[in-house]
Amino acid sequence: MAYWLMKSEPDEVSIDDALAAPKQTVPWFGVRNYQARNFMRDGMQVGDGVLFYHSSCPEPGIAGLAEVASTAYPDDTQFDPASHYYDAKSKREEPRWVMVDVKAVRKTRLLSLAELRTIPELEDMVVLQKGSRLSITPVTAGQWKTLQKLLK
DNA sequence: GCCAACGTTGGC
DNA sequence: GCCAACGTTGGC
Repeated sequence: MAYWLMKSEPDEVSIDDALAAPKQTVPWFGVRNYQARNFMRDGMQVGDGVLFYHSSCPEPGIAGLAEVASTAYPDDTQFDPASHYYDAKSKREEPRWVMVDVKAVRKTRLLSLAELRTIPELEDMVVLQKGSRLSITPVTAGQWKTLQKLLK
């Protein structure tokens, strides 16, 4: 059992969108960073805890709780020339990019990035490190526990 | 819109 | 394999 923080732009897919989706589940397409991909491919298991984070918006922060609902499988948007996420160098026989399904569990209060930065127990969170831009980052069991209390 | 930080590309 | 140039992310 592992824990993750996954960033989504709410204009694209918000926690509300995920909750409104069939089975409250959305495919996490569009990841085009190798480190983030490797976390999905090599690290994620069904049932892992997910912090649903809203980024590139007026108030970035954790907006909900979710869980990993599938193991990694090819992200079809990489083969679609019309897609923003198209990758001409990826081949069907050898897909470069994968995704997982993410099932929204519940919306939480917005725990903003600014507030996260004030919590001593969370100072080591990868997402809070200077220059951190990764859209998927691991969360420790201790950090998860602290966050559960804050998001009750 | 700015810009710091980081990732990727490609010439050599 | 180095590294300059360029592209992207994402908070502010």
